[in-house]
Amino acid sequence: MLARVSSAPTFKRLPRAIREQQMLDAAVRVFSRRGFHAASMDEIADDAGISKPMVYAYLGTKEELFVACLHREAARMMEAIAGAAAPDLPADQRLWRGLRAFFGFVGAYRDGWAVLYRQARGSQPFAGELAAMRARLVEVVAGMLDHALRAEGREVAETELEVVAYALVGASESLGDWLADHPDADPEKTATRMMNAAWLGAGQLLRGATWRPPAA
Amino acid sequence: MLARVSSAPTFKRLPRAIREQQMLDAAVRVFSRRGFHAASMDEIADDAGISKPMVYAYLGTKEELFVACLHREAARMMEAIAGAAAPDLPADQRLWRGLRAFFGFVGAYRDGWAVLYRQARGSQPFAGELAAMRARLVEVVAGMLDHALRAEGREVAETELEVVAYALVGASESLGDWLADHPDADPEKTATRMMNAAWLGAGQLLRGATWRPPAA
DNA sequence: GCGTAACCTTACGTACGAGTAGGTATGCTG
DNA sequence: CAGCATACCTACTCGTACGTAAGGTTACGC
Repeated sequence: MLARVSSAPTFKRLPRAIREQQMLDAAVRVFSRRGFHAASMDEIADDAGISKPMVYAYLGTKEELFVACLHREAARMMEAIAGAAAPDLPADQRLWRGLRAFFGFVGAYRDGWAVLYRQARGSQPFAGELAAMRARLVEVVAGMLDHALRAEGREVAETELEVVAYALVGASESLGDWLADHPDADPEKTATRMMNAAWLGAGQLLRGATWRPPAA
Repeated sequence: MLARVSSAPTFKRLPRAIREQQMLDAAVRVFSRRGFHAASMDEIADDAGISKPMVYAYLGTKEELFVACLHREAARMMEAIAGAAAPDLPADQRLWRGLRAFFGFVGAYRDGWAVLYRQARGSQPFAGELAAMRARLVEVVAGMLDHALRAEGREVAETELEVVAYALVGASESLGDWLADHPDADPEKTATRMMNAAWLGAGQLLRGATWRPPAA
């Protein structure tokens, strides 16, 4: 029986590499609009125009599939940022280009990035992956700041540097979330605003200005 | 039969109001260590030292229970912050006290706050609740900044103010996450660092200093 | 001292979704 | 054009956990 009755164009067979990408695309879409748990493998398969066992054959279990999504998106993002912020530029330019690339990425892959990212924070199995990725980012930013300060002849304790870098990355992530939630907002403008706050604030801070808590 | 054999103290019957609080306590614990979906109503009931139908009778379905948790924690947090940042203090004091209260709260209710908060971002049903709560916070912070600037005779467009406020709130949330992940970190110190970045950076920014993107 | 209401229980129905078994078609290599 | 590996399918098993039915027990008013 096996209804091959459909008048629809009997879908072509595709090589594994391509189908895998299609599946990942579908998985990102579904994970992002449903959340990890509410997403069903059936829906993902359906969305990819394929049947469920294929997904299992190529990408493995649901968790493995999610991790694969995470890795692909993370790699894309890191590539975009690293590619934009060439190390031979002056520091403010590097930070600016990096931020612009970051927000550009978030703007382009709105549902992709934002929700994957949001999802990954909650559930134990993926928190580690995310933490590693964030650590790499923090390191890069801290390197930028350090470079800039050395050029001015200043030096700052590593811990302090890292906290500031962490704050910058955190603020950017938050504005990334904000951007993903406001489809009509402009990534470029958002990047400019972030750059303002970052450069002015962190700049002052690392240059030695401090605010001290009152005695009370 | 109905094994009332346990040598444990036959648990006293308690009035509804108290049991509800115990259930909420348990729910927060379990949600925070398992995540919304992986948490089972059975485990929550067990953790509360009560049986499942009681939970349904008092707090309703799983989603309703989670929302109840969210509301209680949010209310506690807003109260802590608002109570600390009395409106008759000078602006920097208000911001400082607010931040200190915020990080103090996060530090005290580590698993409570952080994971509830992280959970709520992912799943559709709760995103709205969280957005509303954050909006209130942003409004408060924007009010503080506005107040401070008016005192100096300056005035800033409302949109701009809101974005800065959003960035501050976002950065604080991120550092809150960080704090929740580092059990040996000091809330007070974290608050000081945040205050430094916020006051110096935002202060400059709102006072008219700007960084402009290069032509290229 | 007794009923009524609120508290609390064990034990189930049921649905949904992860993962699999086993079989069919199609392109490539000789 | 044989045959083999790879792409692909339908249809199932089975565990898990939400939500509920129906009944037992303690406190409190009269």
